[in-house]
Amino acid sequence: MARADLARQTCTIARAVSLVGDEWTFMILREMFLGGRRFDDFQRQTGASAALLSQRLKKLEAEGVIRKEAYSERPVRFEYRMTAMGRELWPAVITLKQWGDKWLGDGPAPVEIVHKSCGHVTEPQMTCSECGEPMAAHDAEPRLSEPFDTERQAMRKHS
Amino acid sequence: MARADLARQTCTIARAVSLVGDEWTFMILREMFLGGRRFDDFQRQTGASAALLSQRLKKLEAEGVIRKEAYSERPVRFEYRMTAMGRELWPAVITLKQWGDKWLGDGPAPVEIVHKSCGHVTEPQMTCSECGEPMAAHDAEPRLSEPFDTERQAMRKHS
DNA sequence: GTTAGTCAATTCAGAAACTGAAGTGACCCT
DNA sequence: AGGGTCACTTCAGTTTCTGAATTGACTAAC
Repeated sequence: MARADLARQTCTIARAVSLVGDEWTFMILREMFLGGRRFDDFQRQTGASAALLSQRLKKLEAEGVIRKEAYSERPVRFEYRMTAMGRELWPAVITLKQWGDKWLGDGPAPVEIVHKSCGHVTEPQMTCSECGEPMAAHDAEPRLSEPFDTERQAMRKHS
Repeated sequence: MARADLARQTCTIARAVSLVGDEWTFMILREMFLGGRRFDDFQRQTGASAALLSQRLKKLEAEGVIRKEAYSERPVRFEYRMTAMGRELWPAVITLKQWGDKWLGDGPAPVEIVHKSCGHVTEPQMTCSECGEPMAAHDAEPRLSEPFDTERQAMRKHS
């Protein structure tokens, strides 16, 4: 199966991954959450080649994750901003940051997050929407909802 | 800059991305959180080619994200399990799932998460570790900690 | 008013990564 | 002996990515 076919899967993780789950897209998202808006910012801060960047920005724009806006007429110049859809990728980026800080960092985290409304430096965490407690993998049981359950069972041979 | 160089950046997001931020690695992680353990599971459920899978599993093992364990002698057969490091990628996968469910799904989510300790179907959310309130991009202000701040300013030309 | 610079790209050749199909080796089962 | 399982490996062909050069519409400096 080619990478592009992930977008046509039923699984929404596969679809999300096909759209934003590659190295350079994550780097672009990181840069945008740090305030980057222009092609040049992305090039300098992410290290991606111009051709790659151009292709990814077009894709993200076409799918509604970012929006291209003129910030100057004469000469016409554009910058990229996140849409609501894009902004909601924040947890995905933060989550990778925290994991990276913990397991791949050497020393203090290079970036801290300040929670504007309470004013503190925070370590955002995943909590259960029902009981409010922090959640981790061992607390979670994934359950395939019908009709996906039966569909999947058919694909599995063992167990 | 080549993709491989991301691992050598100061930024821990870049390092995390270089290790787990590609399409097939996410698919493998998804499959593992759904209970998959064997090469064959990964092949069938993710659609990745055997060569790719083999390469990625080796990399994840070498970096400590997963561990290879014999589940049978005669013939010697192996399965893959997550290490503590790997299990902590759960929020990264869940976060993409939620985003995909909301923005890319058509109909109800194919997978639900049950919070074992409280028993409810849950929508895990990001909350502030200091005040406990849910957090989103607009509530967060990233702050480069020293000495990274000055290092970065030097790279930026405008602003 | 020519030259230099900025910004957002595009083009292109060579390099790297991925795909699909076939094959391998250790075993088990009939 | 023949077929099947599982976890891979090999390889040719295709796709994607990289790095460097170039473009075009301007502005700003000499």
